[in-house]
Amino acid sequence: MLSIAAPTPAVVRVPHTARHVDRAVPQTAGAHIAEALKLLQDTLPIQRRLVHAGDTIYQAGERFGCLHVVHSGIFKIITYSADGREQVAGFHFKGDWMGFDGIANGRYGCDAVAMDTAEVWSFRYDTLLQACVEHPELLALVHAAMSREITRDRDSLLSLCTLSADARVADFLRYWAESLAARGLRTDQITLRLTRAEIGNYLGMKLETVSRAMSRLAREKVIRFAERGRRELQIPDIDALREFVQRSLGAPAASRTLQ
Amino acid sequence: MLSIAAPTPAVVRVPHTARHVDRAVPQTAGAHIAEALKLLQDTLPIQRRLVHAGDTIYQAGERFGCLHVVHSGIFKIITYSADGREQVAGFHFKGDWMGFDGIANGRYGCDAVAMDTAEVWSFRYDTLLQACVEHPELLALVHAAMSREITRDRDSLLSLCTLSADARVADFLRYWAESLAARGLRTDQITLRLTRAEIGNYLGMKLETVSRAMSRLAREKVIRFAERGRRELQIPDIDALREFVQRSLGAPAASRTLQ
DNA sequence: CGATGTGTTGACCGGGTTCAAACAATGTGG
DNA sequence: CCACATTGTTTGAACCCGGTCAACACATCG
Repeated sequence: MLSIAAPTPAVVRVPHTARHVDRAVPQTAGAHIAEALKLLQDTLPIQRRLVHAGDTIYQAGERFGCLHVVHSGIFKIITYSADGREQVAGFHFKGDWMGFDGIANGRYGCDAVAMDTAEVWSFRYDTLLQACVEHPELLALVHAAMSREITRDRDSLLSLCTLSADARVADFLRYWAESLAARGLRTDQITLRLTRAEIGNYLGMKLETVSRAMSRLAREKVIRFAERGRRELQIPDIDALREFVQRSLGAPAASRTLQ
Repeated sequence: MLSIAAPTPAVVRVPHTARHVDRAVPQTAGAHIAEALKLLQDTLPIQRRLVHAGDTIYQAGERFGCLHVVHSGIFKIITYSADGREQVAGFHFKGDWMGFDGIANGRYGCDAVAMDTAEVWSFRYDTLLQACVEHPELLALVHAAMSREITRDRDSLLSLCTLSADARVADFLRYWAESLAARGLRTDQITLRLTRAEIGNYLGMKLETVSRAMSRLAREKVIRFAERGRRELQIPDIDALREFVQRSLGAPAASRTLQ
């Protein structure tokens, strides 16, 4: 993995359970992303950058000028309140854009931090805009990326506001696995490069609660811990996660719906 | 103004400690917005629409084709999970755009509902893109709006994950008042066109908790209920709300920070 | 080896939910 | 005009999920 030169593994990884074929990832998982990256490569002067776990692509308050696209690896986004509270606000996988928040007021509003060795493609925003004049597909790409980010943020909110702690963790793992699957990466054996504290921060709960939730998920065989360490885990069936969320919606502190 | 290189001054994000004089809204509150609306008017064929409280501008699942800009009134955005949970995901005031979430996959992902009599300007997305070729300022406008929406969503997340129920309500009222102030509307006497249940849904708590929180805020004289009804209230000093949030950060179930 | 960072688990506590009752505002029809 | 229903708000009391505090189990690394 992490072979930076060789882009898509060209893998045609068919989803695990044949059941959910329709909702599943297309056979050509990651094809769109590969295309998008190619388009960028062909129309823009790109600055490629290799980074390691913990490296920062940009920081909150820094002058905005560039947008960034993940070529490999995973990044986390961290925002801060005026009084210094910090918040893991999201994750960006291959093909995702970073830095949109800087457009409005000329400064980035958050940190973007690599979670493992990764490659990021950067280019000036104004250069991008110029290129968009000649390549409308490029503009479509940008808008789709922003649109998806908005939608994703709302899904986050929904999960946060309507799910119990256990369900939230399950839903997070589902999201994570699906993000990987959509890019043609394996999901049956994943390594979270996050501490429990970070997961908890993102999900609005304490690390102990995350730990307990994951233990419970493992007990119910919705996930399984790999041999070595509790950081890497297996997700035999993504639908099992979905069902767990659904199940925990019925019984408990349930419906925070209107009426 | 609105040039790509020199973005908006942005009212927000000034050091916390500063007394609210300098963070206050410019005398020309709403000037940017007025300019933006004018630009739209001058460069696009716009369909103006008058709507009443409860009217829907677009619905989740509906085919995407138009973007919308609030000209007057306030709109709420409601998203749904696959299993039908509904979630108030945000509010849009004068000058705010709506419908970005539809760009990525060709269908709106949420409902946009008027909260009172309002006017909304709508236009086709493809028409907008064409106009952007000749009027780059227009494109800058669009991007700034999307950028702000992303930033705002993250602020929401931050508030949700790190604040107690009381502080969350206070922070919500601060946000609401500032949104009005930034558009030159009065903030000392505002009418929430939301039920407690809706506020609670947005903030991830039950209506009873919202009610109790507001009672407490009134008891501490951070807000005051107007004579008639508990729906309209006065906010004598926005900074008092900020201070309340700060205060409740110290004592209680406080820091959900990392480490 | 100890040191440090991370994860797990238990016991206790408290903030927020749940359930319930009463009240306020508004509207409807006789 | 009042009786009455409806919808929204407030407040109390009991309960419980998730936070807090603490002890321990493992890693990895010097």
